[in-house]
Amino acid sequence: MSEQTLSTKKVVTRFAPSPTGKFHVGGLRSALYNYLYARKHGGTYILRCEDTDPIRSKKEYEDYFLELFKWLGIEHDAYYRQSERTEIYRSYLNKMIAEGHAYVSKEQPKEEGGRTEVIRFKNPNGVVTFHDDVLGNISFNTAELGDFIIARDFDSPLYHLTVVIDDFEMGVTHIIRGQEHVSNTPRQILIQEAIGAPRPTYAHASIILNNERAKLSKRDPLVRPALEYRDEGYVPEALLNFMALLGWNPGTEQEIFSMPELIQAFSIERMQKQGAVFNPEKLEWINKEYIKKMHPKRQMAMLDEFMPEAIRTLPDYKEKREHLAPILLERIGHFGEIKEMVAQGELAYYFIQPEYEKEKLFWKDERDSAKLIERLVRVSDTLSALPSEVFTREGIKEALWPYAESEGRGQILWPMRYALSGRDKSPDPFQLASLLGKKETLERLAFAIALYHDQHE
RNA sequence: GGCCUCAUCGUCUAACGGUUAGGACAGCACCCUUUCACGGUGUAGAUCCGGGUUCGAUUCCCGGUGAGGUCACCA
Repeated sequence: MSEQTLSTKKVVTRFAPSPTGKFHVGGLRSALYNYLYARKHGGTYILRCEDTDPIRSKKEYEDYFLELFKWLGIEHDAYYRQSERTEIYRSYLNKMIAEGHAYVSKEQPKEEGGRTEVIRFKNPNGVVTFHDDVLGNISFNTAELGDFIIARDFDSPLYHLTVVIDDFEMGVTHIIRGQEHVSNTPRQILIQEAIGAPRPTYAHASIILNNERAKLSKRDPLVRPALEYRDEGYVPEALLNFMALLGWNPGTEQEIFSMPELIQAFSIERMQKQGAVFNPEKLEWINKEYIKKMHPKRQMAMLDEFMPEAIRTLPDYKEKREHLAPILLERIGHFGEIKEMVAQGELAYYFIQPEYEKEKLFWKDERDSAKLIERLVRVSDTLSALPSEVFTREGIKEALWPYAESEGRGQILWPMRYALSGRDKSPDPFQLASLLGKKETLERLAFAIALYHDQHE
């Protein structure tokens, strides 16, 4: 039904955050859906700052979501600030009062210095039934709402009023928002009818839930300010991809979408009714997928961006970076993990001679230090003889493999790897050696040999 | 509590009366392998309950139960 009006009417969607706090992931999905829907139908996507509450609204929070959407690449076609539209609301207020849809009401101030007058909506007290494109028909008896307040005074309109006026004035055709707004809808429809505005198409998306299956609230550890995901090294497209799949599915088994693919695939018909738990592990997986598929240049840029100063400024960082990148990229779910790796000492050994207990050089139950030295020396000699052109992962492996095969791989490769990394877990020794370079590799092998040298002099 | 909404593996979900109820994440096992990571293969795991309707219900209807949302001079 709604699809038929689309062909004749240009789609206009909007997302309307209020600048009363750092924008968090919960609201992200609504912005995305509205953006996707507008783009898919060649329509307009409006971003509207709902800053009618002068006490709670802060410029910094407006800047915050502006910066967020810029990072995410969700570009709006128009931007409005409700605080700059007081004139418009006032004229509607006057008109509504003149037509008997609203009235100035004398109030008994509830608190000290409270208001003695507010503007209330004259509720016709009927039943409102509306169609929601995801939930179906919903009916409310609006008599329960009473004559609700729509403005504190002529210069201080409230949410329900401003939303309806703006959506009307801006020609909004589709309202996609979270299900927590379902119960607001009858009020807004009442106001629409009072000012003669057409009813837009509604699509209420499922609630996003936390582990406890409750709506994401400010207190939730999951509800971090959205830009923290940028600061922790998540890929914006991955975050969006993840959010898109929370309460919507394409009907196919595709899970990774580029933005154009998402725009193409998105449809209100496939939005979910039931709540969706925000699952950070799945986000991590999707982000990982994006990291793997990312253009190498961008991988490098992000790597540098998240590399701690202490590492990035080391003299041989630039040369080693090319080797380091693949090792790091297959180990992280988001770039911020590099910091954790540094904290756990999992990066330093690429640059400086690691310290370790010499017993760790032994493979499993081996304890024959003479043999250990003999093997390390043999490895060292072999590598020493290797021309620098073939001091690559493959070249090194080729040079060492026959010996490792004959002596037992663990007997050769474990001590070598340990000598190079000083850690129980690390990339393979060939990769390490090629990354460290011939000189450094030989030095570290010599260092290991020296640890046992005295005993055998 | 009133009103509104929802209900398939632990999680995100597919199925729009007929399927061995499918996929993904997480889990587990195995393989690869000198360790880690990557990768590969495999495995376990769900239709909230009770009534209908129907030859046949995850699917349609009713009733429970459970969960969530919302009830501001916030948005």
